[in-house]
Amino acid sequence: MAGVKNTHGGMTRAAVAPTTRVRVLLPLPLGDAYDYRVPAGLAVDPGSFVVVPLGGREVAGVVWDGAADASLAETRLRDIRAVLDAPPMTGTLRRFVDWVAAYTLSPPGAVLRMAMSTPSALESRAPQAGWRRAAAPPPGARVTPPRARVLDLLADGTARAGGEIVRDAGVAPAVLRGMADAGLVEPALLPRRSRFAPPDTDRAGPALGAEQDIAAAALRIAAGQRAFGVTLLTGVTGSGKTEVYFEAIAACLAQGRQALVLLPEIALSTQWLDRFTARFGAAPALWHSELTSRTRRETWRAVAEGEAPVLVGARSALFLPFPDLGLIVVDEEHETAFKQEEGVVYHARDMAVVRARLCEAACVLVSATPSLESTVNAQTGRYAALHLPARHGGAELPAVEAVDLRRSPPERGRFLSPPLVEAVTQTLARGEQAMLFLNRRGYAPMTLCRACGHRLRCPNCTAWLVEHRAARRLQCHHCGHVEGIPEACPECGAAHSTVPIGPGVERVLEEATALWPEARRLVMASDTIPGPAAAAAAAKSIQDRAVDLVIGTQIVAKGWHFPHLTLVGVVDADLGLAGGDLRAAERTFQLLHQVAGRAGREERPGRVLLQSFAPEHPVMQALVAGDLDSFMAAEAESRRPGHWPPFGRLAALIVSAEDERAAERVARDLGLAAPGGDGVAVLGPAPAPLAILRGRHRRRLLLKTRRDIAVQPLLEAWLAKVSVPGNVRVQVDVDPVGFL
DNA sequence: AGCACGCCGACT
DNA sequence: GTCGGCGTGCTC
Repeated sequence: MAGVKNTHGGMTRAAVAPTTRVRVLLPLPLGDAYDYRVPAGLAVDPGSFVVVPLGGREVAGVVWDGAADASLAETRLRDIRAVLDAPPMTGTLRRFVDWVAAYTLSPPGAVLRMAMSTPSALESRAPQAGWRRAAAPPPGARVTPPRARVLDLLADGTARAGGEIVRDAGVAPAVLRGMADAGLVEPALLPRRSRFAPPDTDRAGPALGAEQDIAAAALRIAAGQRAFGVTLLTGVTGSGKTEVYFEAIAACLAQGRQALVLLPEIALSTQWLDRFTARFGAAPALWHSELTSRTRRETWRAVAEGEAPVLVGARSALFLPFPDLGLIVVDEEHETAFKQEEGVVYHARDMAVVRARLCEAACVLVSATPSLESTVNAQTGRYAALHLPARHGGAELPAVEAVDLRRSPPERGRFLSPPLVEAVTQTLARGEQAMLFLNRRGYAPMTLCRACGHRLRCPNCTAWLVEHRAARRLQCHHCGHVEGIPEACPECGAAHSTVPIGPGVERVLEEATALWPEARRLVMASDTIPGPAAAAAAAKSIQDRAVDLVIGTQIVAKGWHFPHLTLVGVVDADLGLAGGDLRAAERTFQLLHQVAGRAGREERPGRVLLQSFAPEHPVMQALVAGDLDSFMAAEAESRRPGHWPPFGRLAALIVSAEDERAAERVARDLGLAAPGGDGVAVLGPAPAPLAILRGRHRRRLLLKTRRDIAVQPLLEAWLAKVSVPGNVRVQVDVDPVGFL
């Protein structure tokens, strides 16, 4: 083609085809995809994983959809270096990345980073070499007895690793070598064995009751029809929700599609895994932050190649490269652990619904205490609803009573009231197990100087330092700051003047030790149960009745099955209700209901005592009456008139800076530029509840709109009006759940 | 996210 | 005189 003569004389340029340029999205917060030239001889499609130069380094990215930017000068383009040998990212995952980016107002590259969390998984896997029986063995090759054993082993024609052959046939390595030289065996690549055994869907699961059967049949249909739909599955603790949605998984697998189960705290879910294995005869693939890099790489790759039929994971599993996802289950869908608060701020439950829609999959949201959002969606018919009314196996729901701390106060300096002490004593005397729940780690949440009234504060946050007496130190639960317990007040210098104010689980343990010295006690808190192994060991010791009294923070609430536990005492039922949080009542109800559900799971009835200074509060009343429906209805009615979620939309802006004045200035500018109009309101700026966090001063603004108004365009226009200096950060949180 | 460039303190 | 702190800014 080069050197074609032109009638106008001279040489023209070669008749080049217009440069192939493509967009490549990189897993970096760059704002948008960059354009690259596709060199001759390289074939790429949208979804291809490629290596491209960026500045002075090479980065792996994904060929993205959409037209390249024609206005960008040709000279600025650089060549794609290589195409990686990994299954291309599917169109649905690419659309999901774009969708999440647009919804959360994050750069698409920041979202892509979550979908490329394991870069090493993109490297091509060098297939392992091994040996197989030669297709055409030379006639006359000697077959000695050891050689015969090797040939026997390879009789089925598949290749095996050399080491394995030597071991299983019981021959010396030299035998195999000799057979290779003689042409009896030939080198071959090993078939890749999947790490994940296929679940056996035909295996009989535990017998379900009539109601479970009906719900299971409905879910089997939903998960077996290759169409998007959301089902909210509700039912009290112990009503068999897990076994029911296992049937949805079976139906999904029968279609040859993959299933994803999201759990709020995968590290603490050993009991869940046992149930799964009991139903399907195989363990699912796991995904959480504590995987080793090798397991991570293998799991990511297995998912991408469709070799992991079922994966259970934390919220980040939502961004795994399933080629054909047919079902997403979000268990404990009301849990706030599904909300990611850092980096890309998203709610895994809501994004699960989106991903399911994009891949035409079924989505099942599961909870004993569903969020108001999901409840309303079920009532309006956006979601199908399935309810399991009874405890499976005939166990009764626990009887819940409130203890009015104004009428029955604990002794001075104590935290357990006489009725609760009496109930624990009786329970232990019957040889049954009791649990004391207090959602507060450490010994005391605050330390005060008796001499001058000084309170020990975190130097980096607006928070008290929490005494951890066992560890002999003071800790900030927000930034990790740790210091020793001072001998003298740091303010007035008075010696031995500090006193602990209020209880934490350690202090409840101290009281319990004095009250029930004979009882075998176990404290369960995130600092005493550091990982899955410790959680499994704790659960086992409770199940095996090696423990009489469990004292724990919210980790005891999480889905455990403790068959011999009959009494739950909630030390401070009012704890979550303080503060102006929109969802304080809902969350307190959910947590306490879940804790209460630990009691009386088998033949003996359970009893729950709630210590409260406000037993008349609707949350306590609803727990005592066991009336979730009216409580949720009342919650809904309290939010509807003000257009609070789920009847309106919220977005929060958190302005933070080390320099308080800089944060204040940006917050004020944002307040002045606030959008307005019909159905749009901006609250703030105000100091965030944690006004200083990790040494940064924080201001908060809240955008509230009617439900039919999209907040993203408003936010974009708003943020564009205000210039933000480099030392100030403005974090956008669409649909905030916490109010920190 | 990296990695550059760029402007002010304590050292061979 | 340099080595080096990490503050802005760019990467197709």
